Amino acid sequence: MLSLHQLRCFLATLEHGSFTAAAGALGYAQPSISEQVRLLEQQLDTTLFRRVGRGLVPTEAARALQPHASAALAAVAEAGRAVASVRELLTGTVRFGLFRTARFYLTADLVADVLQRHPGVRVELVGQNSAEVLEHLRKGRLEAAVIALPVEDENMVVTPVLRDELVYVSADPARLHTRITPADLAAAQLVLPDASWRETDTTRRQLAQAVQRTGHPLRPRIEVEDTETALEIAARGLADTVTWRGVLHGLGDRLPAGLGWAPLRPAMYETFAVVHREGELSPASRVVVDLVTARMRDLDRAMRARTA
Amino acid sequence: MLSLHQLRCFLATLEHGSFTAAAGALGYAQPSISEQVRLLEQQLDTTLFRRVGRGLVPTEAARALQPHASAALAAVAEAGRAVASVRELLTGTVRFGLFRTARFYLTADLVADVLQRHPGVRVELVGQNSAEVLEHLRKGRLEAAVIALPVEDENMVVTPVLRDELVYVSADPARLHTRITPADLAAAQLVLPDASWRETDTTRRQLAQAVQRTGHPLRPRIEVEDTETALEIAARGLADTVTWRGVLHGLGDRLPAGLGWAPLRPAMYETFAVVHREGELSPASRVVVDLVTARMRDLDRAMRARTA
DNA sequence: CCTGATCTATAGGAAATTCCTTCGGACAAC
DNA sequence: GTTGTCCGAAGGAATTTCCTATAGATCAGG
Repeated sequence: MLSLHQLRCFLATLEHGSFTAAAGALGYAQPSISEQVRLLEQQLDTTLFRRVGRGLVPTEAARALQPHASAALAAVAEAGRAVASVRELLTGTVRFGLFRTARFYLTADLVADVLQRHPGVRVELVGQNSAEVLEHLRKGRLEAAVIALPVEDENMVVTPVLRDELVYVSADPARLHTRITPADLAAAQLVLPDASWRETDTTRRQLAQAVQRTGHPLRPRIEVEDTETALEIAARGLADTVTWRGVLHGLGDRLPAGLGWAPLRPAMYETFAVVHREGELSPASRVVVDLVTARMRDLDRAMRARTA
Repeated sequence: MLSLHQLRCFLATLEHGSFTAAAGALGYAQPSISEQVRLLEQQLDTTLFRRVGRGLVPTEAARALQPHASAALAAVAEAGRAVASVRELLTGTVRFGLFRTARFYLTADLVADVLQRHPGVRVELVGQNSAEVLEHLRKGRLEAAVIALPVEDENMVVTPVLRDELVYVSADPARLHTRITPADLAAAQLVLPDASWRETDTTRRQLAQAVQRTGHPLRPRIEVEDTETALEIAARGLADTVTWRGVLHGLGDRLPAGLGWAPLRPAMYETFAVVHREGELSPASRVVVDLVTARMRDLDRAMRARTA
């Protein structure tokens, strides 16, 4: 089968006009070049050089071959460069998984950071829900992600980065004076997000567990998909909701007016962790993992400081 | 050093999604493919597939590599074709189709030309009749031909090269004084060639059509296969015939003695064209097509000049 | 919770290829 | 002639390729 090496030898011979010169240029012995060209001729079933006297004269076939041989070598060189540029994070796409509400914690800033450090790369941040993202990790469609614990998988490296506290959110200040107990939750009119993921969502399961101990089921009056909608409904006084302190923190002044919050007692926490498969991480993922870890830990410290 | 074989294995793996499937497609054992890809990864200093579970997931680097790998393989394939086409011109066989009477226009000279320019090639000139040759073209048994129009086929490239005029030929000078009308043809005692092809032959159909408008059928008294026989019979005074001026011109002094000719009125023309399938023509065919086109056009000019 | 099917990775060895050194023959310049 | 230079052939060492066999991991289904 035609090989690149044969083409290289051929081109060097064509360029330098003799096997000996080509061998010198490529750093081989003359018979090696001679043999490679002979093999090429044999495989192409043609004569590339007429051996005239002690010199070589390229044939018509050699002239026809030359541009394509060059093109092949150029393509291979280009292939090497393309791969190198991905390796050096000059180009390519970085995919990273996030739980849905992660955008309240870091999304925009994270993207800005990555783009600034690696101007050529594309960024894809995917994920609807921690459970779904974990599934993507298992299937290899994602290399790394930040999701809510627990992660019950031996093959995953789990690095907790932020603990957040669940709080009760209401437009009615009267309901925020006391510390909210599971019994209060059971009695309250609630709007909860993550409608499609209620079976697997860790927060929802934690809540349900706590409420169930009071002897009542967790039956939210309203279910919506995303947290912002739930907060808007709460702001209108139609129902109360629960969310993470970090979400309120992240929303800042974008938090619908009139809402207040109170802690739950006993307190309920969710821990978020950077998760990836065991083994080598690609440089691109490494970069994002490090950035996310640093940012989330900063956030964690900031929120703990505010609590104290 | 990067090798084509590695790129082939890589592309097959990417396409089929597993080493096993790629091995099946390329006809190797699975460990061989696995090893080649591993070598490629080692040489590119990157990971091309994440080994997740029992499957493979291509990395960003693999996506970056793919188009260049394809380009390299394509260039090599193209190199092979380029050399092959040169080789064809040096040692190959040229098959070219001709209508039967083409030999009066160019056959011997054409062969001489081709052989002189391309001493290594074999030449085959085939064809009994334009209709038959066209069928060969359609079936792909011939690459190119020169035949009589019309050619009703969308996929053929048609280049008219010569227009010839049908003339009346007789050994009796008395019958050549006037211009011959279709009524004269209907009344005449005729010998016509192309006996086997009378149903499809374009000349025969043109003649039949013209005569039929006089209200009589075209019923030649004698039918033979080839034009020269028809002319010999005409020379003996047994019947008159019709033929192309180009045939008389091409025969020169080999025209049987005693024959004269007169134009038909209205004149009847036949146009000959170089015809080939759309798309690339092999270099060998290209050579013949160019030669035939040039020669026929020269002849066309010569004959028109003589008329004027 | 097994079991069978399926895939990758590894090991070991046979076969082919690559590449070297050495030498012989052809040719051109002096 | 003689000499220098180049191609080609031969033989052998080193490397690469590619196979079979097998172990290890994973997943689907009973």
